[in-house]
Amino acid sequence: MTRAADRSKRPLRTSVWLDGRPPAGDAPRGDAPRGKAPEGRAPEGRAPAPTPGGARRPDQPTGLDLHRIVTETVALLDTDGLASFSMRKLAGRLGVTAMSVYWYVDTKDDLLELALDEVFAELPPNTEGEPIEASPDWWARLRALAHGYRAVLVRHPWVTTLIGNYLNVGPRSKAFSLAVQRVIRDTGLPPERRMGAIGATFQFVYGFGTIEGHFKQRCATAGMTQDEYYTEAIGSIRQSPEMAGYLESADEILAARGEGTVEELRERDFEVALDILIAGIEATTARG
Amino acid sequence: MTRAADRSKRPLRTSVWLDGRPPAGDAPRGDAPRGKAPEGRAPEGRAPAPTPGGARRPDQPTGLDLHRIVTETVALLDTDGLASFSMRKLAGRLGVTAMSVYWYVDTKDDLLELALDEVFAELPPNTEGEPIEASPDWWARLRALAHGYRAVLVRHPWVTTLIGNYLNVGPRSKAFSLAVQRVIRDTGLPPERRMGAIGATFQFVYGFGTIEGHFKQRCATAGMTQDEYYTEAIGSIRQSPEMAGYLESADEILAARGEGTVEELRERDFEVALDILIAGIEATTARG
DNA sequence: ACCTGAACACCGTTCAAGT
DNA sequence: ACCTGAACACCGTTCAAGT
Repeated sequence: MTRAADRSKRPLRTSVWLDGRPPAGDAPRGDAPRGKAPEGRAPEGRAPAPTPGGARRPDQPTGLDLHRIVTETVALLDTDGLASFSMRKLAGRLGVTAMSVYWYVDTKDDLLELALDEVFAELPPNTEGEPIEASPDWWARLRALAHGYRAVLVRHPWVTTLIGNYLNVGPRSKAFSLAVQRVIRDTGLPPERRMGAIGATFQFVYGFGTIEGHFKQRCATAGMTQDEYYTEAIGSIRQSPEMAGYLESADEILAARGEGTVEELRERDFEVALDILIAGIEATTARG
Repeated sequence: MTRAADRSKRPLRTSVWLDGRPPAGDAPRGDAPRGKAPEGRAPEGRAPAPTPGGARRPDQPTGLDLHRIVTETVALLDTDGLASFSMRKLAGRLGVTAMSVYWYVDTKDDLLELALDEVFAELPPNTEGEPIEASPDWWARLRALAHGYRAVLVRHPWVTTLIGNYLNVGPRSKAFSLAVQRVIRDTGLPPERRMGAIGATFQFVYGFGTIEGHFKQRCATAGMTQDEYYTEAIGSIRQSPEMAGYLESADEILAARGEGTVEELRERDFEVALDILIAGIEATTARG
């Protein structure tokens, strides 16, 4: 019998988080290996209170841990990608049977959702020592949040794929959302336009980070630098007859972007886009 | 022996399109069932010229077709989603064995890439009777392109997932890219800022369409309307103790958006975002 | 409370064989 | 030229059982 409380009576599960799961100790330290919360449905079915106080029991055979599982999941996703991630592979890395993991997690999807939120801890509002709230200029804070978000997406290319599938509402992604809402409020935009502004800015970053992250990963698995891959790809396109006329138009833009590595060019494009967004918010605020 | 020309000598395959595949007759009509091109590598290995002229041979046992395969793939992806799509299921729908499909297609990934480009035919520059080029105002055309792109992403939620994984360069997505480049050129932005502007606009639409499409799909599989699902989800969040303070801040924005269904609200947000982007492009142009 | 092993119902893809 | 069937090496997950 697994811990899978009552999977049958769960017709509409939108997220691990909306089903009574505790925020995993609020910090990803190696605390109590407590598995999942009793689903908060019927307190009568509760077990004898597992390890009161939440202290780590040292006499455990495998030393398995929700936190250890999530951490290893993130590591595996980073190196091998989402497509090749499997419960069996993960279990192998953890030195246990595939089914051991299922004691701590209901499904693979739930585990991925946990990994997703874990990674949001790297974002500006959560990182220590960087009080971006300190800056009085909203545009400086907006830029900081955008750069932080982008960095996460690029570091973990699987994140964008997952965000689309689980509309994430874990504790850490929540913190980020709140920081975003505060910045947008400080722009002076009237409330009815704030949602649109949030979308324009962070959906852009999401899209940008998606392309960038997947490109980076592709280069890595091909064993090439980004510049090598880029020139190789351009070469391929140039040889294919159907693609004539495409580069003809694109070349103009590419040439105008001037000197620099692929990464430098992309950096500039990102800044330009942020300039446009900030200018647009300013213009729309003044107008309203 | 399958048609898989020389899969072993293909270490860096970025795309079906960059490997000599013909544009499938340029239009997805039921033309010659020709499978894949001979990979354009060594013309000596060519078969006796398959059905000269490209006319459809009526004596075929199953009537299988690259076009029929791609069309059915799109249909299946639309109804069941990317996660549950399988070659075996597809074959079943087509009334053939799983392996029959592999005569026309090298891998599942290649097939998905073909489906991806197929769907770009629904976009403005390809659709007939809508000469968006006619409008002299760049912002009107930009809005049209943005709306068209968004519509595709919402109609086919699997598209955003795939675009991230295969940086798509099929003939139809190429047509869309060209239309985008033309609009941005007409904004009067200096060339070195155009790439940033393209990103700001269409990465935003990509992100927006991703969330919207997946949300719609989620509602559909749950058998609820978008409004039902929305209020249900809000209710779940409100009950969870960790989420207090989240809605507190979000409520302000939600309330300010005023009356309307979820879809109407989203529509307004999208327009506001486009307003911001267009205003930003204008401001940046004037400034430069 | 935590972990295992065997089993089920799936995958994508290869290969040899049919017509 | 086109299609099949069996087989291989995988999946996620259930279930009954161990300690």
